[in-house]
Amino acid sequence: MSRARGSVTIDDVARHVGVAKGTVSRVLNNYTDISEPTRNRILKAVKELGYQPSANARNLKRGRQDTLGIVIPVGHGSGADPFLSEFIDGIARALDELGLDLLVTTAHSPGHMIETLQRLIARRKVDGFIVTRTEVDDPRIACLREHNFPFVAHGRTRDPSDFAWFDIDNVAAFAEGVRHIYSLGHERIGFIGAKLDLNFALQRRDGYRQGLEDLGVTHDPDLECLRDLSGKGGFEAAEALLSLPRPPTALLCATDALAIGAVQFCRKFGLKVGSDVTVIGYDGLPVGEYLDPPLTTFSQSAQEAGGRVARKLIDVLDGKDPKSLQALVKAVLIRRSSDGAPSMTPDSLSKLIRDRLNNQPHSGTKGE
Amino acid sequence: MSRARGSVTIDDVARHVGVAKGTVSRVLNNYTDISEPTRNRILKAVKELGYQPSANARNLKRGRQDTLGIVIPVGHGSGADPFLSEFIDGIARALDELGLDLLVTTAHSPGHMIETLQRLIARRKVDGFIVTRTEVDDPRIACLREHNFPFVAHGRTRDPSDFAWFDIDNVAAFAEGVRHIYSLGHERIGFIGAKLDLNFALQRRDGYRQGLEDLGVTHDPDLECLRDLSGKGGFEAAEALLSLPRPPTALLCATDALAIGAVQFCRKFGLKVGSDVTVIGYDGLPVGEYLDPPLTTFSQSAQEAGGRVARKLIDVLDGKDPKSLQALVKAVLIRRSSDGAPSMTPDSLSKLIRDRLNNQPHSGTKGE
DNA sequence: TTGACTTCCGAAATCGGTTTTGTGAAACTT
DNA sequence: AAGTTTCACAAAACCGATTTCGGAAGTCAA
Repeated sequence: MSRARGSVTIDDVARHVGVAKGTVSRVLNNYTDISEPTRNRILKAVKELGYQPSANARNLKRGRQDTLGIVIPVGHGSGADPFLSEFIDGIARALDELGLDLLVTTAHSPGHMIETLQRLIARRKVDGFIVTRTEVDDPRIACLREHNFPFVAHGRTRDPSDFAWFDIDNVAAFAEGVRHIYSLGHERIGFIGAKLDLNFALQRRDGYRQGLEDLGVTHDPDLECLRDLSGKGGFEAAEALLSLPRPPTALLCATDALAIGAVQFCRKFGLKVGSDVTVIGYDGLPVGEYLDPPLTTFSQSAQEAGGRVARKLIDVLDGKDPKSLQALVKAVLIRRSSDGAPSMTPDSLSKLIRDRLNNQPHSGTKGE
Repeated sequence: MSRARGSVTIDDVARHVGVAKGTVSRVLNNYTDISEPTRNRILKAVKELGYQPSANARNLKRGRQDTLGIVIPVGHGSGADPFLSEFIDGIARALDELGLDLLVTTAHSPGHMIETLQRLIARRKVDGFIVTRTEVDDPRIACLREHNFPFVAHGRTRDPSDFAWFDIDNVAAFAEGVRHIYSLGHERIGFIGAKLDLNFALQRRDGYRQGLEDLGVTHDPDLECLRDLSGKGGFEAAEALLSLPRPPTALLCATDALAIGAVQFCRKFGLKVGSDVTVIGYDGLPVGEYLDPPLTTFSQSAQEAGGRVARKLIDVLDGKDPKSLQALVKAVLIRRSSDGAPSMTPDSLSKLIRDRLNNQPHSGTKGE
């Protein structure tokens, strides 16, 4: 693997002009103690020879990489998170303006993730990390803290007080979701969520409860259902909730993926989404628009999030106090067509579903 | 931006053991001329001190970065390509096994892309490039060729003879698509494609024509419609084709995004997809499964493609002849439910559509 | 005993930059 | 006129590794 690129070095430039290489370096780094004529001669030579400093050599001396890192979890094999590609896009755009680059690695297990993190830190390939999808007790953050390595998180943790982060106000969003659904006339509102070790999953569940409490509606534990964060999980959760003796007429879902699965269940059993059952998601995925009916959801601009997170990390690297680099933003409800006033009471819905379940699936849609 | 990480260097290890640093380096690089006892003492110290060599210093000396680059186009602002995130995942997995990393940058215009490419080359931040979404005459490939810089392409170009690439046999796939649709009983088959400067767009169009020719069906230029590579483009194309005096009863689309738009148009005007109109996409996006009806499409595993492309690039870097690193694979048709025998002739379909267009949109689905 | 090989490892060169230190000449003091 | 500054740049040290070169000690043959 020898990859000699015979490119022009600072020595070539220095020789060409007849000065010391230090002088060339000073010109390129805008020192002021170089005379105008010399500066011009050097600049001219640099242009002629097409010289560009080696990032490597510069970084070695400076002890900096001009590169940020992100380790993305790729778990369960199936399909990468559509959110992430937009997120990365946002990061890359922000970094581009500053001449920084982004090193992307994937990790297929928690252990592998920490391992990768440590390798990148120890070999100093990056200056700082972006941590996505925080967990309530996040081992990555523990690791970075321990190494005293700069990072920023997209999402908080149990105790987010001492690091930089950017997050959506999940609690407020889900409380609003509940209020919105309630105002449409629904009495029984179900929640489809995910394992509570993911921080956003916990907060969204809390927001759901908060919303009920604000309205003075008593919380029925049966109406909360946690499943895998996937279409399949959403399908199963919808099945579980809608088979209840007194099913909810509305399903508030922690993510669009879950909501999509829930919609699929409804479709399969001939329940009209938006009237028989209201389904609301969260993420604002473009996909949602193409659903039938188009999915009502909370939007967060992944791209904007990426940009903001990147800029925060740069601020940390510039020495700003991480504690001062925390931001919480509101999600906004995008009403499309999957929500609406309930067409029937929980009891009649229950009867309908029981019929359908017994007589087997409804329409032509192929199985899951 | 001073980021001094006081980590342990090879000198620390050498001092700790009482040997020269060159000796430590030789041990770590598996030279054979170090006595067993010394080797063990050094290995022990390395472990104790938690030493990891600085990627930077090593790279400087070796003239290699152990990093591959990919510049992804992010054009039109809206939504990153879902294909890409899986593709990157595949690359990252392959690289992980070899201890290489992936540098990701985005480019928002062709000019910016070349600029970024040149910067990364000149500053030697990466050892080679992965080029995605090749154009028939690709300026990136011209640039890389000119610099004599190692790269691999996902997709071919007009003349792909002298570089490494991995591609899908688009011509064969689309010819097969036409045959499949024809065998269902369709006579008039439309094609929805994109600007022909993208290589795959050209090839898929050619495959469509090839398929018709193979069947002895005369090619009607009116049945080809090229639009933006997006849902909107697909919608417009479907509108244009289905408004024809003798409309096609099937639409073969160059990508899933286009197909999704086409399905949306059908839905809006109450045309039953899978019987009134057959729609077939290409990409095998997971989204397609959630469509109503689930989209019949050609699959390509983006993740696998990423892995194969990465391995090819590594072979190039290892000195293998790029010409020997070209691979063409077949796409496979995934039948879901958006294709079927036509429910009516082009003429009666035309009448139906004309009625619907005059009497305004059909069902409850909100506008695009 | 001596010359010729090995074996094992220290010393130094090197990669390509940045930064510190040093220096001759001009300019400015007093 | 002698001493002090300033200017503009050369020279050298340094970042942290890898790799080349060479030398001391030990081994072996003659």
